[in-house]
Amino acid sequence: MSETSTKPRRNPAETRERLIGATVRLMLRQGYAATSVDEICAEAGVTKGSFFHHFENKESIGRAAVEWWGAFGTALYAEAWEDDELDPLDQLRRFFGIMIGFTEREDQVCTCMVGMMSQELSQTHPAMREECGRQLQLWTANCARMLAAAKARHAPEAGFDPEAVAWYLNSLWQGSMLVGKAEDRPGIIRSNLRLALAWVEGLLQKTDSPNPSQPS
Amino acid sequence: MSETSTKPRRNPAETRERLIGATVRLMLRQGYAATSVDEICAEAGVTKGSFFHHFENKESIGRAAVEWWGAFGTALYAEAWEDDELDPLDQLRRFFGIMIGFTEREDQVCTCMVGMMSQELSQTHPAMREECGRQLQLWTANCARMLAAAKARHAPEAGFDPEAVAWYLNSLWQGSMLVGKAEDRPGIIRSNLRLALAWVEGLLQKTDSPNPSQPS
DNA sequence: TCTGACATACGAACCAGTTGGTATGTTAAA
DNA sequence: TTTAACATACCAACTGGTTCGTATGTCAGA
Repeated sequence: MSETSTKPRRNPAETRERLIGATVRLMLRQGYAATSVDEICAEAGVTKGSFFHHFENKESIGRAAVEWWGAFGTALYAEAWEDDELDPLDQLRRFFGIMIGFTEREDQVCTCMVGMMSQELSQTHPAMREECGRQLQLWTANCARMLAAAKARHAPEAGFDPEAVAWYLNSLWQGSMLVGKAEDRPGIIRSNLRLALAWVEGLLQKTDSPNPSQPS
Repeated sequence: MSETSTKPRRNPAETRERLIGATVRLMLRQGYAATSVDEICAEAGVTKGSFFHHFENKESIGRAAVEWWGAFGTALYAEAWEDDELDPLDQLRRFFGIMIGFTEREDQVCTCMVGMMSQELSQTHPAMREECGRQLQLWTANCARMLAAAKARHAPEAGFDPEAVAWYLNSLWQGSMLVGKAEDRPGIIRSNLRLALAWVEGLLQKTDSPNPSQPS
């Protein structure tokens, strides 16, 4: 009879993923409130009944989409620190390189699901705020780990707090994407990232060597 | 008959302002899409007919609200540079002081209308994106002016570009408010601002004086 | 009497979410 | 191996409520 191997008509895992993918794509562009469940279903090629079978409500798929984005990001960034033999300062340089690479994708606006949902929903959807907060903490923890290691290796006497610097960099990254989008000038993001990397490198310069700021 | 001096039943200017005020309050909390015209009217104590008499549509009052916020902000920041006798570096210190003060208001979430509308609408409402872009440019121009003056006075040889640094600071400020909100930790914003000010002061240190970084 | 400011009423479109049903897959007894 | 009972995955149609926007009316002041 008809083959059953390639395209099983039922595939809950795939349906779920398709719904999440559609949600990410749409909300990344329009935000949460402006994205309707009908629209998500149409984009995913799934009916509304099916939608409410997989997700309790709109907020629930919103949370799943933020989680998905977090995992996607972590996988992307992991390349920076996966080689644990690498000098942590070079890991940080890779980290910045990954972010710059993210701004350079063709025909893709440089924006972040976590940043968008945080901005729009922090004050009205506590569960969403918490999920976004968690994802930002993850980024910060990874960044702080590299900063602490780099500090231990290169400038143990330096006075900066790795976690505070990590939050600073996270804020700069989020704000840069926001401003880059509003100005339609992704170059601003890259310029900001370069300034920040230079600053971090400055923080990590050995304190006993009276090195002037930077070579122009 | 009834007196007409104190409370004229009709006052288009005041009605307009009430509508804009209500819009700012509501959208600052809920964002654009989640704020309905009915809600705005209720908050302002104005009927819907009146609303559509004063504003063509929802987007139009959104733009007006962003403009209002821009003027409000500029008035707030102006205190930093209004004394043009003051050392521009001290003007910058005041500038940061104003931002820190903004985070310290009681029972008020530290957030920005321009940042919220930029994040939510940049990719779908071109007119709104442009208005937000304009407001961000204003902030940046004011900031860059102070930076350029401070550079001319304190470190004319320094290699930084005042405008690039101003965009950097604008991005950091926007991102800090975003992260501070998502983490419900306004302290992060203040920490970021302090780090940024120290960095700016570092940039402005005379290149010939071998001054060590900071007194811890 | 004429105009600009405001009010009332309403409609077409759209929203999130529900319902009752069907197709498909699984399990286990006959 | 067949079959019958059951569970899961999915679907079309629908509901009650809300949305922005409009059409029409009223009223005060110039």
